[in-house]
Amino acid sequence: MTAGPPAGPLGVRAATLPPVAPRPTLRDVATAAGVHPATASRALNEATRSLVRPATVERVREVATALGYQVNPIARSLKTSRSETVGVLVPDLTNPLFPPIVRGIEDALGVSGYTVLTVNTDNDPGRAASNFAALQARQVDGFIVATARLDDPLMREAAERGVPMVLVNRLTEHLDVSAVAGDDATGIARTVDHLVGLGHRDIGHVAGPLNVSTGAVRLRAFRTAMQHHGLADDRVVVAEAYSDSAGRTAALELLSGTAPTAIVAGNDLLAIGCYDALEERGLCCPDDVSVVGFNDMPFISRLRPPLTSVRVPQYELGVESARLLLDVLSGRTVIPRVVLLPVQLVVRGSTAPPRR
Amino acid sequence: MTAGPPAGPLGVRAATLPPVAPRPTLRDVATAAGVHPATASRALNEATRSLVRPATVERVREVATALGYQVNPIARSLKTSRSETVGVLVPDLTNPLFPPIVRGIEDALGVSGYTVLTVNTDNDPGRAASNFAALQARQVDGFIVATARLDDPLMREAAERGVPMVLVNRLTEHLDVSAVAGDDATGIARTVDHLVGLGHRDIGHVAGPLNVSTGAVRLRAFRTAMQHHGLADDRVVVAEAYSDSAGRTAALELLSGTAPTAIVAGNDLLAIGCYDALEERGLCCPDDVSVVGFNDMPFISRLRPPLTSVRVPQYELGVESARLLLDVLSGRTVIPRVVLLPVQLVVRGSTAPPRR
DNA sequence: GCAATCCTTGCAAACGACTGCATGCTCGGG
DNA sequence: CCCGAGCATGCAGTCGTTTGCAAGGATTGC
Repeated sequence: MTAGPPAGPLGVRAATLPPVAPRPTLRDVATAAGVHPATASRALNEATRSLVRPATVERVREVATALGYQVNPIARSLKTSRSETVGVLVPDLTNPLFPPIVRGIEDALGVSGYTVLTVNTDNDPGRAASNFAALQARQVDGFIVATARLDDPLMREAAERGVPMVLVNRLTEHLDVSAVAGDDATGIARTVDHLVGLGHRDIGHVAGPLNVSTGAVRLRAFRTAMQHHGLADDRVVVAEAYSDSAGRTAALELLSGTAPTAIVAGNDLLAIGCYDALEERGLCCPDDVSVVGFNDMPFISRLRPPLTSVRVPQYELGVESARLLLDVLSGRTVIPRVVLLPVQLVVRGSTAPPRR
Repeated sequence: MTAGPPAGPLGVRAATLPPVAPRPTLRDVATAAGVHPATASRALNEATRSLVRPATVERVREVATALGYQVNPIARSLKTSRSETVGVLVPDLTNPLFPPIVRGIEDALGVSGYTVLTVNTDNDPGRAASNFAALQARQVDGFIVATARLDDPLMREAAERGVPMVLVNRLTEHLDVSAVAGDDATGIARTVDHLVGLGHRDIGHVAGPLNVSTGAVRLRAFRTAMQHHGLADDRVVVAEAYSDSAGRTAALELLSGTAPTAIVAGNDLLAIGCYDALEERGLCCPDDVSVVGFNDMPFISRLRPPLTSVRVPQYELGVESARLLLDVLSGRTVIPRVVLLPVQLVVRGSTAPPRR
């Protein structure tokens, strides 16, 4: 398809050096409008427009649109050392949790004229560091970080150096920056309530990695909730990573010996791993073992069986983090704040009363 | 968490104006090395290094690393009018098809030092145009476009102006640019073969939008394959969009009257919509109606029932498109080429012999 | 009618790196 | 011993904008 002959009007390939009219510059606009470039700059610039006589502003703007002038962001950045760009660090864009967050960020920052540079760290601190440096070299105005570890030297140092940044989804200890996350503790508490309400007493937890806040917070919340119900809180296995395969491994360990009647998974991917492990052990969900996930990823309701999960407003997480960053960038916010967005337990087919 | 007291060593908030050491500049390196900035530039630049005496090169580079010098890409871009950045246009990042493609692009371009700017168009030509312009203003060196329509004035004009670009996933007619896509026609042919082999004769098609190549090509391939088997090729409904809800609507229309025994969906999201429609009609997949998807999106095998689908190597699509763009940017490629990556039918539980 | 003031605009110096040209040096051949 | 070639380096302008400073004109108040 379309690999046909050249499409140029003269039958000549237009590819190599087309007579591309060079983009008009501020100087062009200025001379065309009969003013000095400085005046044109001020006229075109929202903040300095008031310094120029309205009639002149009008003339300059007309000429600018007539010529199709667009400011050269590169030149502007060089001068102002701001780039109207923010960097976003995510572990892995192909993890279904993150696309909605990133879209929220892009949408919210886009209306303010910011562009987003997203990079994947694959949970590798080294890659995170080099990506971080690369983005800084590109003069990004700030960061939204979804890769923070509980104790994260990179983030800590950056925060201390005053780099504008906001954490999203994952929090960090002892760090004086704004952050947005779901209310994990409440989500887990509701989950345990739900399972106990169904009659479960023997509940296990496949925890996420404890070096990130989601893993640690959810584990702590699990223990607290179980204790609150007077139940044993030690049926816990920590998964190596937030992946289905790590979830499977952890769940297999949890299922050795007598299986719990319900498993609270650290997130949806781990829950999928639990499904795999149950199947391998010849157990059926929810008849033998109930499973609950976390995050309510897109399409997770389509699983077999449909996964009960804690809905985290991922898009809104992104939007809110963008707002917080804009606050920081505008210099308005002095006091960092941590925003926990409400979550909601969505009950589906993967939880049922225990048979025993 | 972490909203505690200021963390500065003196108990003073370090947020506002930290003693941030200004990033060293080329001039700093030059003076520290006792050479002219021009020499330092040449020493640090791969292409011009040969112009400088090796000993000087060595000295400059040592000083540079000692000072932690990093070139300022903004300044470089201003001078060279290249940005080492490429723009990627996708319809919607939260469509699970695209994250793997984008990651492939980022990974492949990253090793060549390029940064990726991804924007979402939501299938809106207006947004596509404005995003395209914005990216051009940011001096991106080229584009990878996953949003192309079959007849796309924006892309056509850009191509004629010689803007370096590559299409991915979706192709365009009469356009003289390189492109990468899955081998849709073969995938559909294998799908129909599979269904016919199971004994199906009455097969319907929920086609994707016909203004994009995937919809049109797959529809044409469906008709061809059906004719090839001597079967009726007119059980076709075109969906409004590639979404589960549009798939549901289209499938409901297809199911009015006597239902076909199998449905070939234009992609996996449409297949999910078919599941919904079947459920609404009280029909069971695969017992009453078999369903086949396309793309083999992540986690699609986890559906209920597991979806038979045509696996498209999404990540590799991204990687290959990045390679093609690098070729164009390096000036090597003169002749555009269309690369069709092989696809593979993955048979799962959503297809079975017809009961009738 | 004049000085003080304000408003509008122009001038020129940046921002940081690249690059064509010029210069100074070393070296070799005649 | 001198000249030309060639190599290594320096000089200075440039990319397109922004912005502090200053100048000129118009306006105001007395």
